[in-house]
Amino acid sequence: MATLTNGQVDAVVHGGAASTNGLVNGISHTHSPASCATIPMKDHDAIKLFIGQIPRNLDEKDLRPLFEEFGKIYELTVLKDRFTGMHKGCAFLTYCARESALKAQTALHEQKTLPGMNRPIQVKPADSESRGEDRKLFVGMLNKQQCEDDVRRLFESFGSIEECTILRGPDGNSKGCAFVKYSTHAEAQAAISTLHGSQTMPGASSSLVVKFADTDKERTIRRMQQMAGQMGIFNPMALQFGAYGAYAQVQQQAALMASVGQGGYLSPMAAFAAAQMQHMATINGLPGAPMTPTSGGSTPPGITAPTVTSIPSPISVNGFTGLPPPQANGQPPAEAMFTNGIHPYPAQSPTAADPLQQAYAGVQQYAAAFPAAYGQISQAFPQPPPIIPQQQREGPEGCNLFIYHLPQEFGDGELMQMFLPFGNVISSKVFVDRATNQSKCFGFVSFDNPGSAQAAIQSMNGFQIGMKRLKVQLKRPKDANRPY
DNA sequence: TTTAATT
Repeated sequence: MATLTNGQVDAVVHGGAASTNGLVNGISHTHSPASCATIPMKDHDAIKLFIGQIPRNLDEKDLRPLFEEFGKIYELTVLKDRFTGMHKGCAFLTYCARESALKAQTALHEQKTLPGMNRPIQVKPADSESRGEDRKLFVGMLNKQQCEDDVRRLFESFGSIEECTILRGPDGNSKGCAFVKYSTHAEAQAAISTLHGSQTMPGASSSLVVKFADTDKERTIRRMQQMAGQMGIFNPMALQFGAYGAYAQVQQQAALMASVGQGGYLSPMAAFAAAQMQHMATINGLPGAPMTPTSGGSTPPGITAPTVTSIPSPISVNGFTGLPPPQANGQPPAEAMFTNGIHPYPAQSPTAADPLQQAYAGVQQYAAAFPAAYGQISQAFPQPPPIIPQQQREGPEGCNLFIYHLPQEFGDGELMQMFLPFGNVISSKVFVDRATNQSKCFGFVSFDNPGSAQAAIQSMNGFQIGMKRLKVQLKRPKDANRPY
């Protein structure tokens, strides 16, 4: 790099080598051939801009012309997923001149929409420039009719508002909440003190919420919880198949979600799934071992490599065990989608793995719901019970369960899977709204003996799936609520 | 009722 000549610079420019663009650009505007500077020039107070809402098919060389008209570009980098290389739909842009950044922001921010995007381009100082999170508020319990200006009016007396955004769904309807960013932390704090809980908007179910917005970390945990909700189905079920079954199922789920979800989710999800697998593998490797919520807290679950080696599995859980994965050891094709998320981490030093660690935060919360179920299940059913479809029928008194707060996507089959570990399920039924065909999120499960029913209540009542907890209790006898 | 995205 330090020895680039003008000729090489030209070649690179025309070749469009993205990774060197910034440097090349800085150099190419240095009009002193003899001392062709190796250090690109930019203002000492240059502003790094964040560019959002970029179509994913545009790379640096496509973007450059768009931004060059406001000044010389010092650096332009499209953000990519660090493992998949996937375009994240945003970029960082630094102009040589501070003034160029301001001009670009004024001219472009929210001013036009790039082809294929449904929101206008974002051009504003990157978070790293201002560290805005301690002055950004989340405002909840707004009336869905309130617009940005309404919210501004409500908040303007506490300080100068840099940004005010109503959160909207894809249809443009307000979600009843907003972000408000002040120029200082003190202003934000003042708004909280005065406004939080101060009034109830017409139509809102409780009083106005004004608090600091979630940090990145909190957002990650929130996502993990949502993911756990989506994937909730695999956990109890996976126990029947051992680690390999769980692994296979995680893969299915992950592949499914990746195929329908947004690209950016792939990596954390794979990490989450992998972390889940490690967790599962550890538990399966230690049947009956005490598993307390805190045991997963101080040490990342599943990094206890030796236990996993005992799992009889055709694919083993090679990429997941925490054992040093042999370099280039011919991973089975089925594992392909995980390799991105797993292999970059040196398994010997799990502490270095940030996305995994973040995933653990979610896993730990999720796992906290498991100890009872795991202990009981693994002891009660060392052998997987056969899955035999049964006709709808009710069991004897004391064998029938009522289950509430099921995930929306659970059907009869998933319900049965979830309770099979506790005994012989003779029927499972999720109630469905006959107008919409949507689950009503409750159902019934019948066992052939009261012991299984009690075991299921013990383990599954209060079982957390996503943000909800299952309610599992004995079904009320038919005549219980009919006194006559 | 926590954003689409911040190396």
